[in-house]
Amino acid sequence: MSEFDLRKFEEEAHERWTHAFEPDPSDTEKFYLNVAFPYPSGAMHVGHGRTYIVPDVVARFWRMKGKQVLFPMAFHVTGAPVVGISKRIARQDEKTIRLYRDLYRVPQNVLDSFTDPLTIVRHFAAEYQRVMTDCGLSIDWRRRFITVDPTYSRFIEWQWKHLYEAGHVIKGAHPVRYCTVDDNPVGDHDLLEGDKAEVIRFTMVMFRYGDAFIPTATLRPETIHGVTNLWANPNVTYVRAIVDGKAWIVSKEAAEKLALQDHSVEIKEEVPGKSLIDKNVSHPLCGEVPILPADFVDPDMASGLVMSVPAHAPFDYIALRDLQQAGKYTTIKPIPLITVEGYGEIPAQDAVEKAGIRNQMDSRMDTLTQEIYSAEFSKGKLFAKYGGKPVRVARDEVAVLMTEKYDSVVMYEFDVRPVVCRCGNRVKVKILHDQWFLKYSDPEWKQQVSDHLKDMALVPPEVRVEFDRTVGWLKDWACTRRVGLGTRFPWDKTQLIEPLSDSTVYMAYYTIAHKIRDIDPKLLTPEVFDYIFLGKKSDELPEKKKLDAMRQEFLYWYPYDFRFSAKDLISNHLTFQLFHHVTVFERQNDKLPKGMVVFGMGLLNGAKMSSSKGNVFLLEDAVKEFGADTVRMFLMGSAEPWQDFDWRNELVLSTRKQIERFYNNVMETKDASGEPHDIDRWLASRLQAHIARTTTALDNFQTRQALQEAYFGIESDLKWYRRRLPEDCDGSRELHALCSVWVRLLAPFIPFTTEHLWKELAGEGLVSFAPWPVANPKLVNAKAELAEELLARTVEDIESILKLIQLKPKAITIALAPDWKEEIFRTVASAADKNTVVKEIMKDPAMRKRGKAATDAARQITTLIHRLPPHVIEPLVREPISEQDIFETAKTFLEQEFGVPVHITGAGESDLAKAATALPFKPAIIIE
RNA sequence: GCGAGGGUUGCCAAGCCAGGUCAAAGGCGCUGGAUUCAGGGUCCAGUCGCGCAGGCGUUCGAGGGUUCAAAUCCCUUCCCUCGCACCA
Repeated sequence: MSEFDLRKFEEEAHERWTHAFEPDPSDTEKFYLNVAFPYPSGAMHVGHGRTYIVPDVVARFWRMKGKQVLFPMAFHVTGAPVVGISKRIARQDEKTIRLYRDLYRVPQNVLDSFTDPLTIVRHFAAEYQRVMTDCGLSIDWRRRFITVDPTYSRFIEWQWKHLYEAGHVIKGAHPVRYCTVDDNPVGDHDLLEGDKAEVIRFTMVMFRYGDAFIPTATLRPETIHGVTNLWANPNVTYVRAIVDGKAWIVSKEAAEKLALQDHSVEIKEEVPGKSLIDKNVSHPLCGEVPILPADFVDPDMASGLVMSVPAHAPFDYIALRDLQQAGKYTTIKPIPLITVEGYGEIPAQDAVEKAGIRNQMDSRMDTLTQEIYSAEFSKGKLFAKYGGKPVRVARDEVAVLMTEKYDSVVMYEFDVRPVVCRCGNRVKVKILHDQWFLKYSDPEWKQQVSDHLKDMALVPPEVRVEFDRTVGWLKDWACTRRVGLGTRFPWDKTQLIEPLSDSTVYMAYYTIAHKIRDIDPKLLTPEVFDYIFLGKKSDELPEKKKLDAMRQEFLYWYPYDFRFSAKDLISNHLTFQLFHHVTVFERQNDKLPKGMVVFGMGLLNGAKMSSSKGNVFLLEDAVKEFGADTVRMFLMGSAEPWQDFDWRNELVLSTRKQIERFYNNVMETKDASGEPHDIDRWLASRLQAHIARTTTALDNFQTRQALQEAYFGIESDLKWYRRRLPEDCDGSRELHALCSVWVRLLAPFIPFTTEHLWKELAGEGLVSFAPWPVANPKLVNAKAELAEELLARTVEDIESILKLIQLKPKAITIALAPDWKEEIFRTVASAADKNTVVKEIMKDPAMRKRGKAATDAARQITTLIHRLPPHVIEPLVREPISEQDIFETAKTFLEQEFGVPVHITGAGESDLAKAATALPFKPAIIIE
C-alpha cells in the first residue's frame, strides 16, 4: 500500500494536470468565474491564498458537475505604488530593502533591478503564477496578461471611447488635498495627520472695510441678518492683498490658500490685527457692524476673520458675553432671525444657559454648536421679515444672492485641522484643473446600475444593501493620474487612466486574451473591439478569421457567472465595474455580470495580516511546510468565504492529520470484501444525505459547511459503522462505492490527495473531471436510520448510567414501552396544539381507566417529543417501527459492547419497577 | 459622525433568518486511559456545577419584554471590527 506522501501526490498531479484546465468553447454548458486580479508588488501570503483558492474550489466543483469551466488570471500592474517602491529601493531605503530582501526573500541581483518599477511587477507576477500553480489552482494560464501590455491598452482605449461617447467622461475643476512641497494631491495613505479630513465648501461673506473687503467664511450665509460684529484676532498679523484685482484683508495663511483656489493673489502689506479692532465694516444685508477682538480666531482657518451671530452661534454668544461681563461693548445685543422649535427666542443664549456653560473653553461647546446647527437646519424658519422660509431653503438662496450681487465667492477648507503630509508640510486645498472625471453622480447612470443590480446574485445576501448604498453615494471619480504605470488617457496624453478605472471590464478581455496576442497592437482599432464584443460589423477589419474566433469565444463565455472579491472593494471596484458594464454593453443585458461573491479578511494568529507590519505567513512557505492540500482544506474549512478567518499553525497541523486519516480510511476500506449487512443500508442511506448537503453547500459557496458534511459527516458515520460490524468482519464490498463518492466529494478541496486516491480506486481519468456524486433517493432508508438512531441513543443512555452508578453490571434489561404509550406518542406528536393534547387524550375512556399513569405518561411523552429532533418524530408518526425487532437484531452488538447478557422485554411483562418509565423511543434500562 | 458586520461554554467557532433536536456541532487546548507505549504518533473517554440511574440547576456581552417554551423574536444599553474616495 502506498504511503501518505503529500509531496509525491503533488508531483504526480501536476504532471497529469498539464494543459488540463484550458477550456475552449464547446457544446457543453459553460461556467465562467473570475477573481479580482492581484497587484503583484510583493510575495503572496496565506490571506491571498484563500482569495484564489475559494474560486478554485468552486471551479473544480462545477467542472465535476459537467460544466465547461473558465477560471482565468491576470495581473494588475497599473498605478503608483511600485513607482514609489522602486524609488525607495533606488535610494536604499532601509525599511523597504528589509521587506523585499528578508521577508519576500528577493535575491540580491534581482533586488538590484527593482529600481525599475516594471521589473518589480514582472518579478512578482511570475512568483504569483508559480505559487498559485503550487496551490493547485486550475487556472487557464494561456489567458494571462498584464495591464500595461500594449494590446491591453488598446482594449482600454476602446472601453473608454464608449464611456466618453456615453457622456460619462467629463473634464472639470476639483478641490483636492494638496501638498505644495510634493506638488501633488495627497491621498489618505500619504497623510501624517488628519486622515479623516474632509473638504468643506464655505461661502465668503464680503464685508466692506474702507476701500477693501474683509471676507469671512461661513456655512450659514442666511445668518447674515443676525450679524452683530466681526471677530479679529489682535495677536495676528493680517495682510492686505490684491485678490482678483480687489483689495482684501485676510490672514497670511488665507492669502496662500486663496492662491491655490483659482484666485490671483498679490500681498501688498501687513495689517496688524490690533489695528482692525473697533473699526467698522458693512454689508448690504446687515448694515454697519464693528470688529471686536477675539483670541479664539484662528488665522489658519479660512480667511482668518469671523462674522459673529451671537443669537444663533454659541461660540459667538459666549465670546460676546465674556466681553460684556468685562464691561465692554454692552450696547451690542444678539439679533435673532430664526425660530426653531424647542428653543427660546435666542437659541444660542438659551442653549448655553440651559447647559450652564461658563466660558469658551467648555468641552461641550462643540456638541452644543452642532445641536443648534442641526435643529435650525432641519426645523428652523427665518423670521417673516427675512422671508419666512425654512433654513434649508434660505441657506442656499442667500448664498446664491450673495454670490450674484454681493461679491461672495467660495472657499474650500478642511473640517479638521491640522492636516499634515508625510513630508511634514501642511496640506492645503487646491483646485485642480484639467482633471477628468467619471461622472458616477449621473442619476441616469446610477439608475441603470441599480436596475441591473436587482437581477444579480450577491453572496452573501447581506452585502446587497452595501452595493445599493454605494451606487447612491458615489460621486464623480477623478479618473486620471499624473504618475504611475498605465494606459495613456486618450484626451490628454500627459495623463494616465487611473488604476481602478482600467480594471472594470477586463473579464471580457480574458475570453480573448490568448488569441488577440497574435495580432499587431497597431491593428487593434476600436472597430476591431466593437466587432469582437458588440458584433458591430465594419469594412476592412484586419485578420477577420482570428476576429471571428474571438467573437465566438466572447459569445460563448460572456457574461461571467460569478466574480469573487474582497469585501472592501464593494465601495469602489465592484460597483465601478457595474457602471462600466452597463455602458460598454449597453442594450445587451445578456452580457452583464450575473453574480458576485464577497470575501472576508484574513487574520494571522488573531491579528490582522499586513505585509508592512511583517505579520504575514507566506503562502509558499505554508505550502512547503504543510502541503498544498492542507493549506487548501484549512482555508476552506476554517470559515465561510465571506467570514474572516484566522491562520494558526497548530490548527493547520491538525488539518493535515485529518487528510492523512481520510487517506488511510480510504486505503483501508476500498478493498473490503465482506457480505453487506443491515448497517450497510444505513451507511448508504446516510451517504445520500451527505452528498445532497455537500452539493447544496457548494452551490451556495459555503466551503466550510461543505467540508463539514463531506469530511466529518462521513468520517463519523464510518466510525459508527465499524463499531456496528460483527467481530469477524472488516466491512462489506459496498464500501468501495462509498470511497468513490467520498473521494469525489473532497476532490475540489484536496485535489492532490484525491487525484492519487482516484487512481488507487481505479477511477477513470482525472478526478478533476470525474462526475460529481448525485444523491440516489432509492438508497435513502428512513427505517434503517431510525433504527440506528434509537440504538445509538439507547447505547448512550446505558453508558451514562454505567458511568454514574460505577458498578460492574451483570446483565442489562431493555424494557420497551407498551402499545398504549405508543398511541399517546402518535397522538401528541401529530397534535397541532401540544398544550391541550393531554386533555384530549384523557377523554378516551380506555386512557381514563389507566388514571394517573396515563396523565404522567402523556406529560413525559410531550416533553420527550419536544426534545426529539423533527427528523425523528416525523417518520416515526408516519410509519411506526418495531422497537422489539430492532433490539433483538442488535442484541449481539449490545452484548459485545457491554460484555454482559442483554435481555429485551416489553415493559408490561416486566415486574421491575423501572420498567414503568419506558417511553416510546426511550426504553427503560435496568442494569443489574 | 455615517454605513455595514459582530459579541456563544478555556480558546477558535457552529447554531440565530424558519423559538422546543441546545448544556449547545466541530476543532484546538487540557485531563485520564489504551496501544510490546519514547514525555512523540495513533485511538478511546472526559472537559459549567451537582447527582451511585439516563436527571436536576445555572449559562450564550448587559438589562428588560413577548411566549407554555428564547442563544434564537422585540426594545434599551455597552463593547469590538471593517468601509467612507482620488488608494490597490
